[in-house]
Order: sequence, then C-alpha cells, then structure tokens
Amino acid sequence: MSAASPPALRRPSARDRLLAAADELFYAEGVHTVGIDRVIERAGVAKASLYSCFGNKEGLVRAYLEGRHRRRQERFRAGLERFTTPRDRLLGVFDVLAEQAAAANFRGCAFYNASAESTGGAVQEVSDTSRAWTRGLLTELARDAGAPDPAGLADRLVILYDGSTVGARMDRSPAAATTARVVAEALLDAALAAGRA
Amino acid sequence: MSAASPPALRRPSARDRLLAAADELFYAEGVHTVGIDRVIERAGVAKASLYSCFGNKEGLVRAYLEGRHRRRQERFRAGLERFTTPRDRLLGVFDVLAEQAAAANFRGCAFYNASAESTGGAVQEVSDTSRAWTRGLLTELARDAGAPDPAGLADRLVILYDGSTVGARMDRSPAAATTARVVAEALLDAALAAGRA
DNA sequence: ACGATAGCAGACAGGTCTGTCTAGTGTCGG
DNA sequence: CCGACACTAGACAGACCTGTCTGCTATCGT
Repeated sequence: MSAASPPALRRPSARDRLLAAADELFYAEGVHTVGIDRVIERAGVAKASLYSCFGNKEGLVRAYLEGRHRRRQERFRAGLERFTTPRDRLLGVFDVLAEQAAAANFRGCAFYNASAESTGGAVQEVSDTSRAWTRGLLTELARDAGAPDPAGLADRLVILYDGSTVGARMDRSPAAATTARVVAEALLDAALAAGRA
Repeated sequence: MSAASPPALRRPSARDRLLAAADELFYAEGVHTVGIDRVIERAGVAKASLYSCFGNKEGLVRAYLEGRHRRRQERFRAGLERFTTPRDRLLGVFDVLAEQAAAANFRGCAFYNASAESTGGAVQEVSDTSRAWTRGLLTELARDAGAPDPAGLADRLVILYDGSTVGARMDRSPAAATTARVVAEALLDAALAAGRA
C-alpha cells in the first residue's frame, strides 16, 4: 500500500514542474530574456516534453500568465475572507496588495511586465481577462460597501491599484501600497458622503 | 552663402538619426525585441557608426531613455506654462498626461517598459532619475498650490500618475488620465481643507 | 504480460543576435 | 593639396534561441 495515490505523494508531473520553473524565471527576469533551455533545466524536464505539453513558447507563456491570474484570484478570495464588513473588504484589497509588494521577490505586475516586451497575442488576451476581473471585483466590493456609483468608484480604485503596483516595483518599496490604501479610504468616504447628500 | 550652417540645414548626424530610430523602435516594440540591425536600417547608418557612437547596445538604450527623460521635462515645462494659477498647474500635469495618452503611438511609460525586460543597469539608473524628477515636480507644484504637506500629497499624486499611465496603456484608452485628474482635484481640495482646519 | 503513455537525453537545423573588423568614400579645416 | 575625421557597406565570428527528431526507459492500466 505504502504510497498509492498519485496526486500528492509522487514527484509532480513534467507539466507542473515546467509551469513552476517558468513562473519563477519569467516573473523574475522577463518572458523574453529567459530562454527555453533555462526553463527545462530548472524544471529537470526534457525539451520534447515542453513542446509536447505547450506546443511552443507562447503556449508556455500563456499558461504561465493564466496560472498567475488564477492564483491571484485565489489569493484575493482567501485574503479578503478575514474581513467582516464590506468596507474592510474593499480596503482589504490594498492590504493584500501591500503584503505582496513587501515580498522579497516582488517584481510588479506579471501581465504588465509581459505586455511590455511582446505586443498583442496571448499576453494581451490574458491581461485583458485579468484586468476585467480586477475591475469587476472592485466594482462588486464598492457596491457592497454602499457606494452610489460602484463602477465609477472602481475606475478610481483601479488607478490606485495599478499605480501602487508600478510604484512599488519601480521604487523597490511597498510604501505606495499603504499610501494607496489611505487614498482609497478617502475616496470611499467621499463617495458615501456624496451618496447621502 | 546658400547653406552654410551645419546645425539646421544639413542631414542630421549619424548619432541623431540613430537616436531617432531607436526612440521610435524601442518605444513601439520594446528594447529587447528590436535588434541592432533594425535600428541601423531605419537610421540609414552603418553598424560601425553605432558602436563608435554608443559603445554597445546598452549605451544606445541609455541614450534613448535619457532622451525620453529630457523631452519629458521639456514637455511638462512647456505644457504647464499656459496655466496661470498654481492649482491649475498642479492639475495640468494630468492634462498633459491625458494628451499624451490620447496619442496614437502611446505605449505607456518608456522607463517602466524598459525596466520590465532588463533588470538593473543603465535602465534602472535613468528610471530612478526620471521618477525622482517627477516626484520633485509634483512636490513643488503641491507646495505652490498651498498644500500643508507637499511631499505627502506628491506621494499620492505619483500613484495617480503611474496608475493612469499604466491603465491607459493596458486598456488602450486615455480615460484613466482624465479620471486621475478628477481624483487629483479631490485630493488637493482635501489637503487644502485639512490645512485650513 | 503487454501495449500505451509519459518522460528523458541530447543532437541537430536554421535563424537571429551582438559586436568586430576590413576596406573604401566623401568632406571638411588649414 | 592633404591629412584628419566621420561615415558607409558588408563580411564574419561566436553565442544563443526556438523548434524538431531520434532513441531509450519507466510506469500504469488492463
């Protein structure tokens, strides 16, 4: 009996190891800078396996970004659970972001980074999806918090989100994220006050 | 007499043509994607001239970013002159940004784009310089507008600036810039009100 | 026991990239 | 007139990159 079930106890599949290696390398050094050879070397996988799994490099890049998108969704879902009031959940987005930005390996937004080096194609598709999801999340949270114009507030919060992500990356400091939280709070209060008037 | 003075009437120097070509190509397609051969082809310049002028590709990239920084300074200096009150000059930063973001060839922040594909080195140096200058400009304008904590307000405005630049690029729409202006106005008013209290 | 599947190792082709080098051309100041 | 200088055209080396192909091995379901 010893180790029977494949899912957890065995070595991860070549596909999973490739994705893990691609995630680290692409995010840390850029999609274009990192070659196929470095990915397969880190993953401990044969080159043929990569092309069998993902077709070509763009397929791997797409899978890398899709994984980033999915994990980001999960991170926010999990990270916002601890907050009880709708107000705290809305502002909690910036708390989660601040935690991220403080991580040692933080390098900004994977989608923007990838988008900066390759125009169009799979990168743009996944980026658009990811941005639409973020905007939707903020709109939903703004509505729950009682904002009279949730979409309008979300437009402003997206700017804060993007700006603090970029700022944290470029300044090598997570300070922008906490500043963004303060501004978000002010914007929320202003929106609620305008709604009452 | 006819055409005597070199500065204006003759064909631009190889250096200038290289910089012009690099500016277009690097900004439009990325520093890493565009090879030396494409730059010299567009510039109509021999490869040896490029390496004689700039040493290597990184030298060309540095000169490209320095040119972007210098022209950005001039653009803001010129663009803010038309505003008379300190308040309008502060908000005018976002008007200038909105004009930029509406241009057909707008592709976001050249420094962030370059930084996304190459870690450290010349790119980081020039980026840091450029960001420090922007922050200084906003701090100065905030002080002139009467904000009680100019540096603190500038921190918030920088986030708006970064966020709308990124948003305009990723969403292929200059809407974020006008939204950022509205938020900036609210932040300025809040700061002034807090100063009076 | 056995075929299918997944994976490994590495050679290979064809292309692109940076950077160097040679050799020649034109255009100035003195 | 001439030497310095800026520039051109293009071959070339060496590295690297993507993607394909061959041959081999282990493991799993049946």
